Amino acid sequence: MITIKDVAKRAGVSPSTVSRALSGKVPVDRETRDRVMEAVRALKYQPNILAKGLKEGRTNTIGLIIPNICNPIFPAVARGVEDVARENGFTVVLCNTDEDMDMERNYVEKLQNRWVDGLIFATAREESRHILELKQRNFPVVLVARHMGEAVDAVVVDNYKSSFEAVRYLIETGHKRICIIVGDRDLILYRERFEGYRHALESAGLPVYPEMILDVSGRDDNGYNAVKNLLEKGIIPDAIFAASDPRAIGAIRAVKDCGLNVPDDISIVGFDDLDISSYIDPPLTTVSQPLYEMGTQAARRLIAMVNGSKDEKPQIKIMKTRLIKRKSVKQR
Amino acid sequence: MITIKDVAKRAGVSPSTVSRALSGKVPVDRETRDRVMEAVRALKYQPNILAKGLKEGRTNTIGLIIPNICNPIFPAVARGVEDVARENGFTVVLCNTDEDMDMERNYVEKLQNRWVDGLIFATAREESRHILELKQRNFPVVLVARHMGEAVDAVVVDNYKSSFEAVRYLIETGHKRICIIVGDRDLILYRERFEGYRHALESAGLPVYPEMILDVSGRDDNGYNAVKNLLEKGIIPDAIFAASDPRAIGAIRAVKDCGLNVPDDISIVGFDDLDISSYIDPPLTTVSQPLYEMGTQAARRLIAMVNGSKDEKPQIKIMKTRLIKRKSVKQR
DNA sequence: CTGAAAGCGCTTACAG
DNA sequence: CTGAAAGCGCTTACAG
Repeated sequence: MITIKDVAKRAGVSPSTVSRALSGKVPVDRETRDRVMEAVRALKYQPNILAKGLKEGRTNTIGLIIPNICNPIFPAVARGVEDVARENGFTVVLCNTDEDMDMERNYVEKLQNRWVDGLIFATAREESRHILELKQRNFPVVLVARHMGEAVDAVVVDNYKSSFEAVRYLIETGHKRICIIVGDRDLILYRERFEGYRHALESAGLPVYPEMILDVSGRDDNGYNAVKNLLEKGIIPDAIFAASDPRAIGAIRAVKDCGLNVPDDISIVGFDDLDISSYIDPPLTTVSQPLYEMGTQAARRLIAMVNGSKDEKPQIKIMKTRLIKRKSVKQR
Repeated sequence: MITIKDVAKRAGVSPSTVSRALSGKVPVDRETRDRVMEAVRALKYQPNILAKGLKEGRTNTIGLIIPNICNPIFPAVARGVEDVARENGFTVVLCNTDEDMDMERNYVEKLQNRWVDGLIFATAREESRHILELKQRNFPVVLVARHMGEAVDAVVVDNYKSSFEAVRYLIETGHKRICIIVGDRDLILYRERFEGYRHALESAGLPVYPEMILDVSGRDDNGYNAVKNLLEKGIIPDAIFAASDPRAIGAIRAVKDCGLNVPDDISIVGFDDLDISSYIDPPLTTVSQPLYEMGTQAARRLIAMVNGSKDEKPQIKIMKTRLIKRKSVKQR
């Protein structure tokens, strides 16, 4: 391995001078610098990042903690994070936790020691005390897609409002028996989406049928079975609001497998606007989340924190959603 | 930050002893070790990985270089890599290159210096000279999903055979005018899938219609437009073999948008077997690739190389594919 | 502007 | 079994 000493020898200067010439932050004689640069090129010198990090106390690395990269909302977020990380000379370490708190804590313990300058969590829960602790210790942290109140920086969407509007659209188009497929209501995110649904119905004077609240999470999280069971019991809604696009896609499949038509018999609205959602049949009406931008914003914020402004007060950035009207909803 | 010195002081021993007690590789008096462990717990000591890495010359980190995590085949691969990395005490750095060679080279230069103990590439091309250089320098490298011949370890599927069999199935079910949507034929992978298609037709005495070879790659890579154009020109195949599931999904949409039916008018076979592929309409007949296992195998191999066995000769591991028959193909 | 020295936090021969 | 010392490859006050 080529070290700074090799470069120094070849350029006929001391290692200190090489270091300074490379850093660019300190005046170095122009001719000396040229000699150094020449040696760097000739030797293909690459500074050892570990040594640098050890000395400087930073690594230009951030950690991204997500439940599971196979959940199709996360690739876009991850891509957004990585793009701005790269632009700023950072690299990103990827960690899947499957929502397992112990695994997450292990990761955090491991990464947080000089390994990583800051952490982005897409896994926040109300019981995530370790995130609060990190924050208290002044370790740079930002949340994405989920928030923990005012205590820690986050980039999210307005889940309540988005689903309120989606369900209101269903009501405006004449639907009266509206089913919801919702995710783990231990997550604020899904509670908010549920509340948006409930208040939209209530404010229109429509009933909330308990049997039409389909809680679907974990392994079997795409709503297919839940909807199939509902339909087979003879409970037929005229619309389904799915709290995620995969659940909407599962619901469409279930409706069709029961011999019914989307949207003629049952309208369906999703939440996410994944790439495929416009290609399925019927093209899905859904709430579009700016996932990529959520990733870029979170990374930008985190890098700003790493680069100094640690003690500003936390900001909750609320990104805009949009209801994309396609063909899975019928005017009744 | 708590260092090894703090632990040493509290336990009343030297830093060397703390290091040895923690490593477990060297005999340490039982009572001394207990005192050390006690101090470690009390202080919540976490060794500084940078210092450790600097001294030991390894970081227990691997880099995963992929074209784009938003391409739906890569999340499963990445997940496989990360799962076995974690089991073995490694973390993974994620790099998206968009198939851009310069970006890839930048990443490699940056990571390869002590940053990372080995690299998994899902981006290999024939012109990827930097990968060969890495290999020559004895730097641990393994390829996944694409290979570069016998020179470097790889975990792949038999693309030729898989698509030969898929197309033969189409022929056996009575199809005669079979279109292909293929990807960038600068990639061996797609060339092999194309050859499988061509030889299946030829060996059945069926013509290969040049206008039915749809090359689709880059931005607009889902086949929708290509198929739509073909159909609008009045060229109507009785089957389409798509060299990836996203292309199959785009093709289905295009066929439907032209007022035709899948599979009654046109049968469609894909390649990948993504999660959604069984939920779309019609459920897609497709070649299933074990993406997750390809990730785990690649990581296992790489970690073995990092842990010593660097100079064994390269292995090309060929994973099994399977044609999953669903409803997008009709017996004619 | 430049060099010698100290130090970041570890590990590991070297003695004992 | 244990401690003191050297060293991994950098950066940065401290002198000059």
